[in-house]
Amino acid sequence: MLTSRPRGTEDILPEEVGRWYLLEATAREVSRLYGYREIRTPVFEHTELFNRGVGDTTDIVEKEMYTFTDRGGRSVTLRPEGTAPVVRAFLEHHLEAGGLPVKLFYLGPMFRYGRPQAGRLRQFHQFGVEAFGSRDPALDAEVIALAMDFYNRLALKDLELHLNSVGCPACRPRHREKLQDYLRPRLQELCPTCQGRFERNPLRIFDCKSPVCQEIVAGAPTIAASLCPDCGEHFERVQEYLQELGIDFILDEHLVRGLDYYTNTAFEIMVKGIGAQSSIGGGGRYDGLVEALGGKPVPGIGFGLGLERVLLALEAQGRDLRPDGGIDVLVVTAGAGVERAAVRLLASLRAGGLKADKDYLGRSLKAQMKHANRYPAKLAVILGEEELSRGQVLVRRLDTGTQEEVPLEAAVEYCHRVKETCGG
RNA sequence: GUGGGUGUAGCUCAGUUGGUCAGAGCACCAGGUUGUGGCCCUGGGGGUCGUGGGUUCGAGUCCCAUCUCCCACCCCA
Repeated sequence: MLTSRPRGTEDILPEEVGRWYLLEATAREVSRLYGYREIRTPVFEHTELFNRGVGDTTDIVEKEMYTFTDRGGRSVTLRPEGTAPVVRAFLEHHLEAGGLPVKLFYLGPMFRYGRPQAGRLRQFHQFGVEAFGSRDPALDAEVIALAMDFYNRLALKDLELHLNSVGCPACRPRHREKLQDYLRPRLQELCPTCQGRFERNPLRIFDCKSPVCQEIVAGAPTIAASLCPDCGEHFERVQEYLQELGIDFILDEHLVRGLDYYTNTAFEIMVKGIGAQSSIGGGGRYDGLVEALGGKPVPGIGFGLGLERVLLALEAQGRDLRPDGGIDVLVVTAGAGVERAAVRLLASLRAGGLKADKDYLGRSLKAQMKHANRYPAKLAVILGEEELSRGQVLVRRLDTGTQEEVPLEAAVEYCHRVKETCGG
């Protein structure tokens, strides 16, 4: 249909746009407080960037990308996430030249093809940060703190921060082998899905809801036990810093990042009450990514969080984020020959910093008043022929219904004063 | 990609076993108050009943297909 939007997309209507201002303003404010600077990258990139940067074997690349061939025959893709493009820009513009670390944040739409459901859209919006150039666990803690600070400023409650370390390319394979060795004897008992996971991603078996799989996996070796000394030390210190910052977390063995580029810290923030998709943000360290995309080995860490899901959570928690769509003054005309004065007064009201409007449909006085009430406007300035001939106008309060005659030249100042005493 | 549900005025919905079934409330507009809103009363505009086929003398009501939205799975934000 010509009059319906593409599946999985949303129009953000005037009614709702105020809450987006709030999210975006909060994101920018908190980012700058932590020393992160905004970067805006294109919404589409060469497909190859995501194949390499996100990973050929991920669901994102295998079945969720909006990929098409442009008129020049190049394959381009609507960005499904923000990290790869930021890394690309970091390399393309040699941002390390300004000195490390480089701390960036972004805000914008992402695209993933899939069946929409609660908290899942084809076009959605993310706020994310990326910090390049340091392996310091204090930076891991900072990035996590920044995310939590964002939620807190919005007064989001009942969050769970899940934390894990996925090790490094040196120790992760060891853990995987240990896990497979442990599971192999009982492989046949696992549910069909998990039998498939055994080779591909054994860590995900921890997430299985099947009681049998749960029981089997209960005594499995933990990744903590397999971390190499460096990774173990790093993980310990991240936890120490988080405690230092007063940030509660839950150690979660099940938290995984699929790719080799991802190292050490992995975290995810969950909230209940927004449907089956309870993750409202996540991130981690990717010390191998910059190199994988053709740069020198520069470590990095970041997060991405879904703004629609944050909004869902805020609504589920009863936060009223509806913006005020009202105005201060509606200029109302009564009688003939006052239109020019009305246009002039409207301009002065606006010039004087008052939110003001007038009727443009030639409506009756009564209809204009009704309009003022519905807008809603705090005040109605009524221009009547008779009063105007004496240089006067009527200023009516919509809340109390009282009105007063004031000189035209004093109207702006008068409205300014009176509107402050109106409710709201 | 897989599965279940859904689709009637701008919005929320009613519509019995296929035969005045095209309706209600809210919203909108006008009038009641020839220069004044919020309450009330009266009247009015507005719908190819998601779309396309089919069954039937006749379908919003039955069948098929398709699309949408919702929910869940996979996975993720």
